[in-house]
Amino acid sequence: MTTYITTPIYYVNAMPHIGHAYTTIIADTYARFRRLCGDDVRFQTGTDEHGEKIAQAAEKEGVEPREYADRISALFCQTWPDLDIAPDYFIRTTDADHVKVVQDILQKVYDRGDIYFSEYSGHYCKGCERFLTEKELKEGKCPDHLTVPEEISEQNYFFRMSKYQDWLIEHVESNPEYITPERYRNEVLSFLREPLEDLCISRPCSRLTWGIPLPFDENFVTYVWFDALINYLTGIGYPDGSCFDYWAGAEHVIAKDILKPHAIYWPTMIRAIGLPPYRRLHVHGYWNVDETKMSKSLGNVIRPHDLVEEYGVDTVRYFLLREMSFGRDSSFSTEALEARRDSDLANDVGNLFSRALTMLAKYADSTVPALDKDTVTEEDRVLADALEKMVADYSVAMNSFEFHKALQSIWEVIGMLNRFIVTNAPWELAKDSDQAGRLNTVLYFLADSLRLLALVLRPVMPSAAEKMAAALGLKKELAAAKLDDEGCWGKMQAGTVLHQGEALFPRLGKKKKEQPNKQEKGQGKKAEEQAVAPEVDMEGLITFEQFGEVELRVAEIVTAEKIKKANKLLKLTVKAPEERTLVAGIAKHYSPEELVGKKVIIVANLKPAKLMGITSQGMVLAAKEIDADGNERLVLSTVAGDIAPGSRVA
RNA sequence: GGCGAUGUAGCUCAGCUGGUGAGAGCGCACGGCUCAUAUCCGUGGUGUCCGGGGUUCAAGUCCCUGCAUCGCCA
Repeated sequence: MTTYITTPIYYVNAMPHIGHAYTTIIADTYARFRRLCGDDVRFQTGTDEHGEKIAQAAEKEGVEPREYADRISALFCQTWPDLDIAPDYFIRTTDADHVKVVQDILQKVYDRGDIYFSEYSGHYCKGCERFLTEKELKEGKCPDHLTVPEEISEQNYFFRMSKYQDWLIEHVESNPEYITPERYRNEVLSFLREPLEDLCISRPCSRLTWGIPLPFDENFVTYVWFDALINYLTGIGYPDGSCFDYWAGAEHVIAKDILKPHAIYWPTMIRAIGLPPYRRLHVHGYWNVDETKMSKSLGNVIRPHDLVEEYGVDTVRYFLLREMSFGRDSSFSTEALEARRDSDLANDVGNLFSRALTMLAKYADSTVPALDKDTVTEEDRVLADALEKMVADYSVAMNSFEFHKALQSIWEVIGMLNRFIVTNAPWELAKDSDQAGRLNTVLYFLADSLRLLALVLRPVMPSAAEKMAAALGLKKELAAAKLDDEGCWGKMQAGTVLHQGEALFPRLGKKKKEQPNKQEKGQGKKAEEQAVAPEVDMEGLITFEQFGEVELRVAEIVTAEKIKKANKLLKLTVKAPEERTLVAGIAKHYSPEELVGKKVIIVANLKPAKLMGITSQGMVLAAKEIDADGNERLVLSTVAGDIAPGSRVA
């Protein structure tokens, strides 16, 4: 069988965050799983790079859109290896072959009469890049951007989507697996109960130039979906490339926000192009961060790179796959991640490998002993059956994108194995030479069980699984293994030489030391609130808008020098990202030398003020503490990770 | 406003077509082991299964209704 698994192409208006990482890890894990099953697999991801927002962002930075897109696209491309994600192909909508395929398809659909020209008028919101309906407006304004939309009347090209509605309803209804999980399938069907409108697929060049020109009208570029969705075809060489056979096995992974384009626009487009529908669409939910929606303005965006650096790639992959039940929203928190890492990874599976391998070293000279058939008990057979059942359950769950269930069934046998060790107490058997046969049997069971764990964990945690395989002396064997051949009990060869290495998931044990700090911080916060209280209104709270008026940015200190005749002041030049001069009252607490290169947080929209004859364009933030003796101490605010100067803090 | 989802132990959640005393993991308490990464194993408690009606010999599981949260549509 062939499988073609894709992620959406990510819009280059934002840096990779945990949501992107999750989608892509899902796809990667599924790709590895299907390979483990012996499939011929192709896995594709990429970036979506056209559109007004990109043109605007580029203009703001004074670069060409292409240059801007290159930079952000590269960020995505470079993020994936950190996460052990290995796509076969990374597509960009600015690729020359993609542009050509989009144009060929537009022409083809146009020639068939499924694209027509029409005029309409409406309320256009620049922020949304679309027309809003009357009912969407709140007090005449866009509810998202709080701006009054422009009245625009324009002519555009439309795709005759409505023509394929009946076909689509029939297809979704007769293929229960076409859209999963079921809740999203229901959502699509309920949407399809109303008549579909045709899809506007163009923008006049007067309004948007950063796009693919329509082949049949040079005054227009194509807009969003006819550009973006077609990536799934371009990437495998539509229409006649050698890889195009993969289309038969196409499966898309998306987050719920782009359900409609993928479940409704895309199938009708595919139909209009004359291709068979994709095989399945898998829809997942959102990661909330500490109980709230992740958003740039809240500043709670989680960067995959930071997570990997802190916790390691295997822990991150395991956590994301285990914690979210596919299709539903989940909460991300470092507490939850650390809990999983400690209990599931370090304690359960890490320690299991450690203790089992140690016993194999001590009692069998690190060589897998032969099983002594006469000593096999009923309980052993129960264990072997449980292992094989686990492989079966795992396969079913992985195939239906229920990764959390697949992992649950693996961890059930991990529990059984830890109990198996206790009940059989090899350290006791080792004391009695009459029990040598039984000891070998127990050790063989352990070795073979570990082999199966290394096998099924490979799609989820490729790096850890490779370490497991190496420890079991099966690095080559397991890398090539297929679930059908090796996914049953008893395939471990007696005589295999083991190499116990470092702990798979070492405990860090740092947490306890950090606790007191947290408390101190909490107390500090309270003191701060009290200090601020008299200056604000009765409730002591400001609105989000009020806060938004303060523009905080990250600034990198380029130079620092003392100001003569001022014992508290330093003159700083910073990059934020433009160069600014600041005067900061921190001379008693920081020497100029130690400041250079530091990234601090500044108020960027403060009215300039002259201090000692120098104009300060902003203000550096620092925390102040006064001890019992009345001594003052200042500590500069900085950022917890590396980030470009000029980044907005919000 | 229409449609739908969810509401089960402190937390995260399983519980399919109604049927043995309502479950798992984590956390908590106590006990045990020593092969192991202060790891592992055992024992234990708590739940008005959102509220209220109803169907049934029997309902967390079906029906009606109310509340709460969320999503889609308008």
